[in-house]
Amino acid sequence: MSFATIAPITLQPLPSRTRELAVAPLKTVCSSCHLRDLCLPCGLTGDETESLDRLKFGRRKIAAGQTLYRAGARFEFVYAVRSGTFKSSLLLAGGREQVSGFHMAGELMGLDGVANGVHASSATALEDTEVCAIHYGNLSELAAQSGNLQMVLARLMSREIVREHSLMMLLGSMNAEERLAAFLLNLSQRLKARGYSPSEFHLRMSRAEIGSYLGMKLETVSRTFSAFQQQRLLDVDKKHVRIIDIDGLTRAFEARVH
Amino acid sequence: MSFATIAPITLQPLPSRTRELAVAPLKTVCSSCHLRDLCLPCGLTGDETESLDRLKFGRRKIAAGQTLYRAGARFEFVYAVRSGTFKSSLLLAGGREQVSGFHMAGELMGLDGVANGVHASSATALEDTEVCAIHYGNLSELAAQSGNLQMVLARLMSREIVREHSLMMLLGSMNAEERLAAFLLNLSQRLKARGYSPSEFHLRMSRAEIGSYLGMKLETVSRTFSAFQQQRLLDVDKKHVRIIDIDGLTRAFEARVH
DNA sequence: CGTGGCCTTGAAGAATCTCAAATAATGTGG
DNA sequence: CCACATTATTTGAGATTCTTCAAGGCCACG
Repeated sequence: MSFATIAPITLQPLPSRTRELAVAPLKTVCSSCHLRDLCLPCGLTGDETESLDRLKFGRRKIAAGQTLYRAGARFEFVYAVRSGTFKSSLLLAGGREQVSGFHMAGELMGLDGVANGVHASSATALEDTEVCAIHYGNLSELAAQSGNLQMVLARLMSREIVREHSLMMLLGSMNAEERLAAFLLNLSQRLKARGYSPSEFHLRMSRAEIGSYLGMKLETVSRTFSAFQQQRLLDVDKKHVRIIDIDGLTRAFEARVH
Repeated sequence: MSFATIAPITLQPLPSRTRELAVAPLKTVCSSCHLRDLCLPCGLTGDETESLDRLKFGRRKIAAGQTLYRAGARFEFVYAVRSGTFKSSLLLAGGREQVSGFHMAGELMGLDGVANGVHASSATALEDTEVCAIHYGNLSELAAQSGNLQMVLARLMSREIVREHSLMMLLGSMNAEERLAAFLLNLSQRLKARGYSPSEFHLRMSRAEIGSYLGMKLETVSRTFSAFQQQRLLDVDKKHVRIIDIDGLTRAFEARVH
């Protein structure tokens, strides 16, 4: 849904080798991207953003259910989501998976691979998606020349750390209702930042995936949705959610009081 | 305990302004630090490590129970633990705290402040400690000149992300015994890497702090310790732990099978 | 129109939490 | 140096939350 593609795309599984022929209007560049304020260029000056354009990102489409990269694979690219939704997950002993995050347009994936040169998690498309593949080596080379880009990169990584902090807090100290409320409010916020309705949306992930992410069983997720519906906080119908009482939901989330 | 101080130390609450007078043998430099293989210089060449020496770290002692920085305070320094143990924590609504990590010699604290220029968590000394205060602005300036240092920094941040990934996995999918086993094994490993006994050590943190970190109540931590003792996996006496059967403990941790 | 996947709901069971009390360890002030 | 206050830990018993197991409904798809 909402494939705001700017131009026809050719599949480019690896870094683009297309030398710019003529005035190719199809190139993927940051400076004219509609996501530039959410994505990598956020906080850069116009000039610096244009320097990003030199990186010539490869663009890839990933169909629903396909994986973009797997844990253990060599780390070479970070990926910026152009459209659609991804989940990140780790594989646990026993074949089960632990979902560690959901990613939407403008968000960067794969930074956990920098640590060891190997992806620490897998990324799977939850719907048909499109990403920019950014060669990390080239990116950090460019960063070495631009102090500002270096800073932006450092901030993005740090933000990831902070994000996980709050998730830990969630997992470490909240009950089922608080967890689901926090999840929905976070989703709502991010959708709003992208110009979508913050109060009515489609969940791209299954109950089991939400449960894995929030540290609860899928049945508990389902029951908690039903409970919220009975409390008239929201309407749920399968994957369709409409938040009726955002303040009430916020209170449910803040029920961290004694 | 084990304050392996190399030289007398003067308290330096803020970045050192001491110009090197004569051949001051007291300066804190990375190149001759006994922690250099665990800490920031890990992975750098000798030359690069010496370039770190130019940063002239301030050195600070923090007494047990004192905080090094608080969540919300302006972010200016990252800190390398020289000796002793810290906890990082977030303050939750209702005045309770969520412990998000424990840090020992050679580990870097404060990188979560890069995201917003403000510390996202607080750091509190669990015993008398000593740290190097590293001015982040200077550090990243230096990194801009040395591609390798830039890489090391990026790796350190990424490692933090990976660390939190596995903590999420722990919180999201393990029961009390698995959590405590994972915690003890991790501690054991880190102590070993620092030349201490991996099988016998003093816990620097309280049951409540362990519980907060692992997402369980202090009574459950205590009961789980007792359970391990009954299973003859370890001996516990208050804060003193002796691991008897590390394989058994590892199995308890891997009990993630169906 | 049948099949499989996903979701919901119920009921029983298990794990963890809460409350409570006893003990041990630690620090304080006289 | 002792009596007392305070804090940390352990353990028990009952309450609560969440999970497990099971069954049934809905929907998309072939």
